[in-house]
Amino acid sequence: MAGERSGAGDPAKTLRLLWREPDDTPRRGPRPGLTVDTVVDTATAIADAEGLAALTVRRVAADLGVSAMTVYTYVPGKAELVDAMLDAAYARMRRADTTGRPWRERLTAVADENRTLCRTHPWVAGVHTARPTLGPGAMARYEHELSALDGLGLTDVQLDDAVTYLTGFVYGCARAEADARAAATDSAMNDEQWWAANAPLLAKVFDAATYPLAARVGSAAGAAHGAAYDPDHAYAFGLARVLDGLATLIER
Amino acid sequence: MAGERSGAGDPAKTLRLLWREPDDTPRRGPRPGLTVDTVVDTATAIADAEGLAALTVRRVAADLGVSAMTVYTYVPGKAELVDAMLDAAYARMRRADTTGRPWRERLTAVADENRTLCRTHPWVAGVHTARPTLGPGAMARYEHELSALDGLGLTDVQLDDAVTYLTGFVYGCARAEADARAAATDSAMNDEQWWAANAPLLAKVFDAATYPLAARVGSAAGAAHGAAYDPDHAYAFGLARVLDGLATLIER
DNA sequence: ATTAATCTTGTACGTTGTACAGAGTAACGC
DNA sequence: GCGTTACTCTGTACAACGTACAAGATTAAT
Repeated sequence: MAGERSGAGDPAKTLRLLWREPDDTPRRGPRPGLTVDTVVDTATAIADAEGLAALTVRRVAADLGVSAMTVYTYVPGKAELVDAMLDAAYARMRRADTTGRPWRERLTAVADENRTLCRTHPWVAGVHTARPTLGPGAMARYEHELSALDGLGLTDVQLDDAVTYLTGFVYGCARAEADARAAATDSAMNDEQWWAANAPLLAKVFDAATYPLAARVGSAAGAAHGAAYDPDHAYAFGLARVLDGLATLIER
Repeated sequence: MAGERSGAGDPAKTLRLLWREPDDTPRRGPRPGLTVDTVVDTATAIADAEGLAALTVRRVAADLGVSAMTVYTYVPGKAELVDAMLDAAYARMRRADTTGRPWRERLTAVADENRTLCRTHPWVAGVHTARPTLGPGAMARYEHELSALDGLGLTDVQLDDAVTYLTGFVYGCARAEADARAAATDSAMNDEQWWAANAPLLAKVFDAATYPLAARVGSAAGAAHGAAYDPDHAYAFGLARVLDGLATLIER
């Protein structure tokens, strides 16, 4: 199971799980020792602390003090567990009420809220969401994001386009940041150490005359950020561009 | 080995591989039956046809007609193999000469070239490149992309920012598109079938009065694209915004 | 008291990257 | 010509993964 993906489980089971639909059949047998929420919260804590790669069914079970297969009593499979984690995280997002504020401020709030989510739960950016989680958290999030752009004269399709574009940018940044952190953790080398290990070797094969711009700009960017990639800077630069780009659509 | 990551191997070995540095020691022993290039090309063909998840060392070996461990004679490990695949793909990119054309046209060409790469090799968007491949292909690509923005009065740092922003957008789109395709393949359900399976179940739990915008805009967007997500539309909409956003920086 | 549903567990399978030991092969120093 | 040495190639092995399956334990409905 490489690369977690949302919406990958059985639709009926997934929706029942996300909306916590109670089983209407009479409940015989032993009382459940756990709840769906404790399983989801335990899994979230693991992913928060150690990343998606550390999120294994065995590990969740161990943290819950049960055997691995017991997890499957509460959740149909790992795919559905990740869906539930994601929807719960969406549901917990702080959503500022920016009614009446200028649209740039409202969109900045939406972007920042999603960025905060991805920093609180770094694994969120790593889940492939081509098939969205159709739970209450995702619905609340989508509703809120649309409302930030409502009433500006955009068509419904443009509204969806703009929200998709804005959040796509934020999650792209978050993914890059999470990748950088994961690379540093896995290799036990921070960016600086990695570049220090590569620079002398690269100098032997890289000819600055063949790639003059790359040599000049690359070293300028590296010097400016103290690293090859600065997540905060990329977010600030990008968000300004995103808003300017949407301005030509909104203030046409 | 979930989620392939570039730059994850030993720096010295990786750089020797990427730049095809010959071993200077005298070559005793049996003649190699393969070359690094055939290994990289075979691996690329597998990933092209069946995705990154199907790219296993055993599979590469089988396609080459050798045993699994023989692959390690040519490549230090899977991480370095992916680096070599990526750098080779960068090296093969068609790079249009747009000297003298308006900057929007030049940047559109850069975006399209990267999009073409990600459609020719859908696995490219799935590789985490926090640690870039430092091979000749990556250098040529970076040089070319910077040249498209050179001479417009931007600082070196802004040049890097803008290129990072533009390519980040393109790869974000490509990732979303690849995710959608992978989800359809893995679930043996296309988007339409997946929505058809979910819609009636969702209708039971989803209250349109609680999420009025989501209900209205979601169905409008779905109807307009014939699916929940239309990669071509998202790319076209987004690229227009990206260029408009950079315009305020360039034509200040 | 019997039945049936439910929770919980241990075992087992196939798949992954790759460490390791050993067998075969070809060029070098003599 | 002849070891010696470096190299290619192979089979076996390991730990970790998600989870199918069967069996045992527990409790409500009949």
